[in-house]
Amino acid sequence: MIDRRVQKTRKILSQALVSLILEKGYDAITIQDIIDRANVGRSTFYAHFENKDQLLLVGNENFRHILKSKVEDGELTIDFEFFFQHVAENYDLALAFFGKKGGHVLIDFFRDLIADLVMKHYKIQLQVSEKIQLKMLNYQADAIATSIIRLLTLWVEDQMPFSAKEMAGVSNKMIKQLEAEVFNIKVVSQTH
Amino acid sequence: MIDRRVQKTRKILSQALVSLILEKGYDAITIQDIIDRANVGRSTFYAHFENKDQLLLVGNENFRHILKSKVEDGELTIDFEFFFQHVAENYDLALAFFGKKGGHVLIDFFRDLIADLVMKHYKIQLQVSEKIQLKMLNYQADAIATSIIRLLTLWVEDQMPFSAKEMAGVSNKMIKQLEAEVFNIKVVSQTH
DNA sequence: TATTTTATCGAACATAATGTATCATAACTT
DNA sequence: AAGTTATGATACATTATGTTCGATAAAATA
Repeated sequence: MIDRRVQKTRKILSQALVSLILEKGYDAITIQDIIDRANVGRSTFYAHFENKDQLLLVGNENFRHILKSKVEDGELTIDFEFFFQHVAENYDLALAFFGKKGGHVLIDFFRDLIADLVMKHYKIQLQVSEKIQLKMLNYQADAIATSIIRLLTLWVEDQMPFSAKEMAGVSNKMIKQLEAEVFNIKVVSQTH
Repeated sequence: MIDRRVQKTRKILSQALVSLILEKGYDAITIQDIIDRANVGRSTFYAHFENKDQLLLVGNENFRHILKSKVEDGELTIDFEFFFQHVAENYDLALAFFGKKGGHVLIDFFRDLIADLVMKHYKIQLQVSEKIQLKMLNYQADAIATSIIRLLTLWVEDQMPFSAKEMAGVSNKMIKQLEAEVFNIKVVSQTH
């Protein structure tokens, strides 16, 4: 059981960071800003976290893990609907983490996560054809993951004018298109 | 005619910044680091630049403008070959600007530039059908521009194992694929 | 409830970066 | 050769950093 004081301190520090991100942007925030806002002693901060990044990561572990599970659940099909849905349900947090004023910690985390998933998805089919440029495919998987996170950023920054389903649809299309290109499958020919 | 001392100061400050980026990463660099490395007085720095970002932007205006012209020359077809070629010919600079240790100034600049070009490219065809979700198309253009810059980052970070032509090919394909998709939407809306 | 454990605060500290200002000097232009 | 100006050196007040310490309040435990 974690000491109630500890829970309280960590929570208020996390909240202070989030509110500060929305105000002045992650990069401009100092430790001093955070402990002033949270009304917490300087030594107390360092008793819990080493720096800003760690506070953002550990302090919002819950949100991060849940969001991670949303995208990992649909591993086989890589369906991002639950992912975007959960973002929409936590708008303030998402804005702080993925918006333009947010830091790069969570963006990098999810970019790498999605890139891995996309690669895993492709690799199932790679066993068949071996002539693929694996390194270039890695680049492309990473690039697509990056563009999906970028879509997310634009979406939350723009107050989410589309549904989570629409956003997931666009994301899935990107992955499918690369898939079609790599494996020489003509998606268009299927609709004809 | 610009004073020779001014030219010398600006050049050495720019070089100091680039070398520092490769060593410790853009974000960790202080003004103090720069003037120490350049052996330039503190007041001299501020006589020329307001901050790090401005030094990076103005100090390497030449490289930026040339690189910009490379991608703008091929406006009609959006051919990135010259773009990646020029990057390859300035490897150290590119690594400092687009590598993982680099800042976000130039990355943001070229992302926006490419996104605009892509949109301009699409808009030619958009005149025909007006039912297109223009906002979503903007998102996608931005996302694709982001992924192309990400490809660039991975490429330079990986010591450029592919030719500029190959990189341009992949970039162009991404744009073409979205183009095909948009065209697809047009067809569907017409048949309904 | 009484006792022990521990998280927090407040204060102090040395170090470092910031942005500004002044002035003598060296380097440049004309 | 004379006038102009960019630079370096120095100083300054302000702010942030990361660490340490003891007193105190709040928690867990018996």
